[in-house]
Amino acid sequence: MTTMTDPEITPQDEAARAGWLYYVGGLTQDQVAAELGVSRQRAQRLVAKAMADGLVHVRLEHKISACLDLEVDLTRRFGLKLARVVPALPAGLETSHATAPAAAQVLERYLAQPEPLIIAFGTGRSLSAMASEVIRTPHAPHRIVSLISNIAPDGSASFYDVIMRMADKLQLPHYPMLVPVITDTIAERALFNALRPVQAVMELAANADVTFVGIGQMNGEAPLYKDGFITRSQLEDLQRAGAVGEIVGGIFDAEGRYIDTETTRLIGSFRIPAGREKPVIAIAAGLSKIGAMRAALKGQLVNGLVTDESTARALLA
Amino acid sequence: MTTMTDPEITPQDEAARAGWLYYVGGLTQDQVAAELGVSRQRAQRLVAKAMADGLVHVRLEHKISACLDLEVDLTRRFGLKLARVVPALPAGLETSHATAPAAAQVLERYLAQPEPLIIAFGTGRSLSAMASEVIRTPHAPHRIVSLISNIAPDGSASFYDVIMRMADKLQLPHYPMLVPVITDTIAERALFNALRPVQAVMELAANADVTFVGIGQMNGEAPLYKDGFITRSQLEDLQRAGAVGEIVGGIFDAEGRYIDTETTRLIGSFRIPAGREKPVIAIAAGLSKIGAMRAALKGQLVNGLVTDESTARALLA
DNA sequence: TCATTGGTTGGGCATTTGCTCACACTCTGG
DNA sequence: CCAGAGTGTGAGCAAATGCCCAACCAATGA
Repeated sequence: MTTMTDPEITPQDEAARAGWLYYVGGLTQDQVAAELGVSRQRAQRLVAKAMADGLVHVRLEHKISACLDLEVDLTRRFGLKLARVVPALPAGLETSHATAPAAAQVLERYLAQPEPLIIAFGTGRSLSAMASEVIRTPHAPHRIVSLISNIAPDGSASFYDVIMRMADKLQLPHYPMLVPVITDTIAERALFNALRPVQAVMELAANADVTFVGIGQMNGEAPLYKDGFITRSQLEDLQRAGAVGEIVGGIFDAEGRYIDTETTRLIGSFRIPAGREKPVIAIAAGLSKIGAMRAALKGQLVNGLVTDESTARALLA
Repeated sequence: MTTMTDPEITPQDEAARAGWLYYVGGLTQDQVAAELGVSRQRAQRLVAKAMADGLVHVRLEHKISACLDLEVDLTRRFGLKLARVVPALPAGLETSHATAPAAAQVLERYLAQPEPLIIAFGTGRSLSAMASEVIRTPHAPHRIVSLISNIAPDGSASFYDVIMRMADKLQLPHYPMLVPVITDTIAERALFNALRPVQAVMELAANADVTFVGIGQMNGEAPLYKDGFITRSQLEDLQRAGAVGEIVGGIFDAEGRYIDTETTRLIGSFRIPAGREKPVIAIAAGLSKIGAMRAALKGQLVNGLVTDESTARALLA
């Protein structure tokens, strides 16, 4: 109807409006087009853009009883404070896609709290997907801190810049980890650790009220290796030392005990202590991660878990 | 794949799973059908059921700048603590449908708070729609209290049993208002008011940390009249006394001052005091309500508003 | 036992939607 | 001023979806 060419309307505005009419209003794309005074194709493109830009968030209210049962079982078996199990998507699909909305919901519960919290994040696909799903919360009083940087030894940044996207979305003060994931020498690492801002970040991380991390496997698919943070020989060195998994660069064996090798001493992230009192929530799913996840749970490196149905079953088997 | 006839799976479970695969997983209905081992038609029915049962919740992240501007304007003009404006749906559609998701989001922010709150609710279409949209929050420590009952003089209950649905959904202790909306005589009303449980509910209502209400107009479309709570002659009596609107049965004039007539003295609800410090959030939209809404804002009967774009514009005009 | 009824299932069809392709328009550099 | 690259637009079509209808099944009552 109103087809005045306001100077203020951004493309996102249009997309959001189209998405609103379509998803919330339940109009057909023809009707949306008529309402906005554009062609049907354009309406369809706007709706698609709204979805692609992550403006549209879909959540399910109902907990499927099978998943609920698994949550209870996981909580008991591993002494967790929190377990969320989502239905599995058919094999082949990106698993992080499935856990992300549930993880976002967990995070939002913390974000909604009125007292200021320190919220710590790792990196990785799962966390990145969670960041996309979080709905923006206005003026929350929290601070967010990164437990690991995303800078590879060659200086390039991996895609999963969780903390920046989170900070951008939530408008919160944020403290990135300045130490590179891995340095060349122990001396260099020590140099970084001596920096004031680094110490401040470590201090914040140690006092985080809640921590969200992914869990990385240490087989050939290891994210640390795949994303170019460690070399193949370093990976093999770690595997020989019994590494089965990794949480923000802290590498542990099948019992969930951190291991210590030449390579681990070069890794510059905050090491989450085992058996923490404050919530440490892992977001992880996928059969290839089972070993790493079971070890992390056994070693009490995490006390909360967001995963999917098939992974939960495998963990309990 | 797994077509075992588990005894535990309810129809809702199936619907939820289908909805999950479809909406979150982004599968086509054919794929959902294959995954669940049912026919495509059944899959389509399950997905539709998931939607119809309100299992699927869609929210938009982006605030359309036009709406944001209106929020700011409303806040300034009427001294509000909170204003939320959603894009308008084309004329003719149920307006409460549009405001509901936004209102639910506001409510969820309170529900997520860890300290126990007293949350008070009115009734009506808008609140009822909000209740449908709220996503279940596990073991929150709050109590919810009703400000007005939904029992008509003939003993029948109106559909909008907000507090019961809310309590059911959120598993919270709830305190329904026992006094009928309107009694036959002042003596009868006094009798009700003397009851211990009624006094307890009034006490809770007075101490509510946050209050959600609808706003009713007092023209021929008045909800109080339409839903059979007051007779035509009572409506006319009120109109003669200058009534333009109503909040949980508290009837006010164009300046937002509560009015006092034979009829109002029979109404048995909690009267929200003007200029309350704690948030009192109205959820209302629609051109027919403009007069009532403007009056309520003028009289500071509410200090928060969730409405839609066209209503907001009309209010500011 | 059998007919009736209420509800569920799958087939078929009209509508809606996603996508590709060719074209137009604009912006930039020669 | 023109050529070329890149972005955006509308037409058309195949796939996906929603919906109606006839058939089927289970339960009830005569």
